[in-house]
Amino acid sequence: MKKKITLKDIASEFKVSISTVSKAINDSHEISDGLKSRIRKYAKDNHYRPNKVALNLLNKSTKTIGVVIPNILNYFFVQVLYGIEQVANERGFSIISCISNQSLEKESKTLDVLSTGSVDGIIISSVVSESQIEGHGKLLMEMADDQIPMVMFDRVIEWVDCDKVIVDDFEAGYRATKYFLDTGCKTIAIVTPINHTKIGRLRVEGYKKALKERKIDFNEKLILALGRKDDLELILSFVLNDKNIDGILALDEISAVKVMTIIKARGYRVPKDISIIGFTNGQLSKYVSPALTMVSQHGAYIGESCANLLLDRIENKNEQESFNSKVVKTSLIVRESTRELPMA
Amino acid sequence: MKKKITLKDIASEFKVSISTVSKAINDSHEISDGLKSRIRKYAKDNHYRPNKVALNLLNKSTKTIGVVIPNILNYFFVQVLYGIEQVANERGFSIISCISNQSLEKESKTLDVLSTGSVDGIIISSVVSESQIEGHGKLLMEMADDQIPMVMFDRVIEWVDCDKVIVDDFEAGYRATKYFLDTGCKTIAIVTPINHTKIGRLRVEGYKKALKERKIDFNEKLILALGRKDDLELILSFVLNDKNIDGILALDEISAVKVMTIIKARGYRVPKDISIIGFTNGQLSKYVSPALTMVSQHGAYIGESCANLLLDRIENKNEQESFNSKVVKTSLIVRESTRELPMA
DNA sequence: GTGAAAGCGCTAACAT
DNA sequence: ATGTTAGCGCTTTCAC
Repeated sequence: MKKKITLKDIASEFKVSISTVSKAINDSHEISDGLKSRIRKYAKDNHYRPNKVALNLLNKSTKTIGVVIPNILNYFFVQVLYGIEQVANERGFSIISCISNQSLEKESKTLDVLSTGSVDGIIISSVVSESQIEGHGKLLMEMADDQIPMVMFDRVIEWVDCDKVIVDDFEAGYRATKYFLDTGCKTIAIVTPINHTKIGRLRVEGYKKALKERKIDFNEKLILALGRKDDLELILSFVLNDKNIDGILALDEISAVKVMTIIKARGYRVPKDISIIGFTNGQLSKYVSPALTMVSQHGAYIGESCANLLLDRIENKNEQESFNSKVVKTSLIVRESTRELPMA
Repeated sequence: MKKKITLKDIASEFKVSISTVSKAINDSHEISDGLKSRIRKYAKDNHYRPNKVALNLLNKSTKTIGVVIPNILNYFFVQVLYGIEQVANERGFSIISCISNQSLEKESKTLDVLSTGSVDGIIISSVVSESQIEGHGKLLMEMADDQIPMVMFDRVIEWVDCDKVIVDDFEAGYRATKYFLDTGCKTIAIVTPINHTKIGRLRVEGYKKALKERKIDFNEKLILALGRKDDLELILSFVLNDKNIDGILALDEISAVKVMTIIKARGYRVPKDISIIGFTNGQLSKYVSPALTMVSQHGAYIGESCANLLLDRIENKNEQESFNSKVVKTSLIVRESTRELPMA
């Protein structure tokens, strides 16, 4: 790679001082027009570009924010990323995005890199569960301690002091369940690949509340918690044989689609025999048939909120003490995988 | 935000010089054990982290690569990104990813930011078409000129000197078409939202070659080029009424799925009446029914190749003159939207 | 109009 | 064992 041209190089070319060149390039009035235009032409011809890193050091700011998301193959996170990108861009910031790939170790490494001056702030959905305070959660706390501008979204950790944008997962679970009940479903199973997360459990709590209101007993066996390698088909078949399921709530998009594929293959009709509602209103759910009724978490909006919150904090160096926690409501996008609501 | 603690702060705390602190923190043997451990404890307690920006300036390297992709909602690019992330991570690099969102202006801005020392190299799929040399393509050329390590993939620009990873789009178009022909289809339409790109046109060329081999006349009317706002349903309906279509090749995943939805709604059976093949083997095509036969471009592999090529060049500062161009073959993933191949 | 000097945070070669 | 110096590339006073 060709050595990058610097002010110094130009200075020695013209036998003037570095500061003169700097001023010329920045179009300062202090420099004579002749010299200035000659220097600027030379700089342009030789593709001079000011070294960003040096400027960053000088300004103690990089105009860059770091974004840490667990999984780029999940449409929800892609939408959030998209939302962040939009407003960051609008407000003159770049984003450096890191995929933690559900791995705690990778997330730690990433945070280590980021928390070190390369970004002005961080937006993160952490994979840390509340139990894993040691080692890692500690890093997050330290960062909050040091008041590095940070906003957590979706999978937040309560005891970390920072701005937060969260989804009303409890209500989402409650409303989806109520919808099942209102359309005549009685035995509703939940398929959850995220039962280890707080948000996953909140949705289940919402589900419980809806059941309770209708005086339906909660049955632990209807909660199908999937591990990384668990075979959904197997687990589902078992419950299907055992119980008289007529509704399934899947806590992410891909599970919803898979559930439908499986139950259709086993001869059930959707929604006549079994209704399905999924989480995350992505492309998949729209195009399968029947099209899936989904809970939308408004990913892009969440991304935008995160970015605005973060940039406000970065730009208002006058630290406002208090941290904001924004709760975003979900919407139920009703399509064909659920039955009609009876007329009121 | 709390002021970040620096070596200087620690030095004045202990009333020693900055370099002593630096050495202590880097565990140099030159420093006495007592002082060293006291300094290190203090540093740790106060969350000292070396300033990355200063180090970058010193080392003239950021261990970061920039990735510019046109569209994060396209599964192919997501897969490429994923592939890049994997090897970058493995080889100790971070990635800063920028979504140009199909906008030339945004791409320019992004490149401007990146080409300025904030990254050690760039991986890009450019939205520039060959015609737009002025203004923007120029930036790309300048960068190549300056020998900034760079690799272009998928949508490459021929006259930019850099490493490249491309898909064999011509052959992909040829083979997909041949597959239609071999399974008895005679009148094959193409739905292309990317007819303005080179890769889009290459696929059509491959299609033409396959037709020619079977002595079938090429009919311009069967190429359905979609603009940003064109209504696929309308355009498709028109051709469907006019011609006796029995095969449709869609040049991206979402179009393939939409095409299927439309023709099923109009009462055609897939693949009995009309066969469909799409490009980009993502999640969608697998779960629609019938499952779609797709051309896989092996996105993750392409990403990995790009990253390896780029990092090799970054690390081998001894500039090898020649640039590599790697061509990746596609695979046809046969599913249910095409008829059976007759026995040989 | 032009230049010298300081400093952003850090390391490393070179004193002491 | 500890300190001094120089320098990465740049901007910004302040002198001349």
